[in-house]
Amino acid sequence: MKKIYFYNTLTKRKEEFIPLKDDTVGMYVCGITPYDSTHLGHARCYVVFDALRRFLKTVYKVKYVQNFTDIDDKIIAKSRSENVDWKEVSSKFIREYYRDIRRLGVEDADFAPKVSENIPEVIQAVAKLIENGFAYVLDGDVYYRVAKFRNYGRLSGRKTEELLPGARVEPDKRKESSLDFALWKKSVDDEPGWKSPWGRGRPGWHIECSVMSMKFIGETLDIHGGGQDLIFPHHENEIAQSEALTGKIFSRFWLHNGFVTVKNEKMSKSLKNFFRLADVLEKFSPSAIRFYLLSQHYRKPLDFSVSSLEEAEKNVERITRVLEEPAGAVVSKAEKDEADRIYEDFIAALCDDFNTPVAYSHFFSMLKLFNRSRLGYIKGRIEEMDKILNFLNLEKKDKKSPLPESEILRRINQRASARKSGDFGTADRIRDELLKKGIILEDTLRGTKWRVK
RNA sequence: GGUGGCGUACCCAAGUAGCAAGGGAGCGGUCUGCAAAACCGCCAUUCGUCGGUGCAAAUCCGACCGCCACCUCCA
Repeated sequence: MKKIYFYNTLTKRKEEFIPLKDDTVGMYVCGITPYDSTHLGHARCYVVFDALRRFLKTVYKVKYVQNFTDIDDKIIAKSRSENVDWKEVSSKFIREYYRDIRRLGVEDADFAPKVSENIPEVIQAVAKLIENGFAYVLDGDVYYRVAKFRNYGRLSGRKTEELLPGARVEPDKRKESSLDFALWKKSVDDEPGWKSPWGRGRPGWHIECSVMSMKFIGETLDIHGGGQDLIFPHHENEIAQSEALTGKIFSRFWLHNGFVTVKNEKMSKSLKNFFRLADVLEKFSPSAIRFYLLSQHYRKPLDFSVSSLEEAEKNVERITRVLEEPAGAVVSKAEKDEADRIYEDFIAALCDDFNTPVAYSHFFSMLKLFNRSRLGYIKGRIEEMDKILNFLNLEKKDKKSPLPESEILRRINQRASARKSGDFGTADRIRDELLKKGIILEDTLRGTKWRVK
């Protein structure tokens, strides 16, 4: 078995990955806050970690947890502006998330907990942090005492002294330090809230991930993943909370994916340059979108453009077309060896910090090998690769034929007769006519095939 | 201002010391009546610029130029 290496944000280098518990990987990925539509940036994160999960599954069992932060200030704000219950807001966007992300071949998490359904556990954790001196109550709010946690800033490479003066947010004068963050927020008026020892309130932003990952996986995770924008403060704060609670390492590996960018700028609300996944799905096939999202190394930025999606669409079409060819059963040792070698290279690329671009290059080598030999064994190897990449079996571009099939077949028959009698002028005219209407004809050994342009 | 990252062919993109993967586009060939598809071949003496270290650098060091991200909600 090949050794697996991942770049660990915590140590800032590649490290060999071995799960804590012999054969099972505990993996937690920060899910969405369902206050708005899923966009391409989210899609990248979840497709990347889905592929990673599938890759790990070739060697280990994987317990994959991805949460929904379904109570939060942005959700409250949305519920006010839309004049609906906060629960309606979050459930609507959770539904949308599943509807769209599943089309990209993302398997549901083993556990997909919602904060609102884990309030007792949150309260318990907050109470314990107060008890051991890592948190303090301030008029219904509870804050984490950052100064008490020695390793604060290790993940994001920041020092607390540097963070203090640079804080651009208006400091809350009541807090002991501007770095202290809310574990529990007091709810006033009609804000949603739950009864707690500190009064009616709701969880602060970071506590849910600490609580739910530990509940479903355990005190120490093998892998914690998410977008690079979560490194600070979200993941830094998760570490502070969790390790203050357990005294154990919270996550052994921290994996962060790069942003989806538009003209090299991060996709974000304020720049109004974000693309809803649902909208992208209108224009491009799920298969091509997934192919595209995995085409770049996960830690690098991925620039979104129409032409890059079009290229992906073209690639997926070509791959599909090639794999539709019938495959023979007899395989020589030389061919089998070559296919096995390419497959090993493919896996080796993924073992090296999940290098999907290099894995793709081996995928194409295998495709070429299949095209030369047309062997079922090699096709099987390709399908095995796709157990990880998982774009082959997704919906392809829906190409509606501009003409009824019977009409196309009638013209093909006419052309066949013309060709038989050597009337190539007529044959070519028929082919050109169909091409103008968007039908491509291809003469093969097994007769004439047609497809939509 | 602090911290981190990036700059490789027409485009996308691997590679972090030993003669520059892969995909798209383009060009030539094979096949075909001709095409298409597929296959074969070609396509960066060069890796932002300038210096330095090394037998050897896209890869290490230094300076400079350009771009981006985080430090504030964010996948």
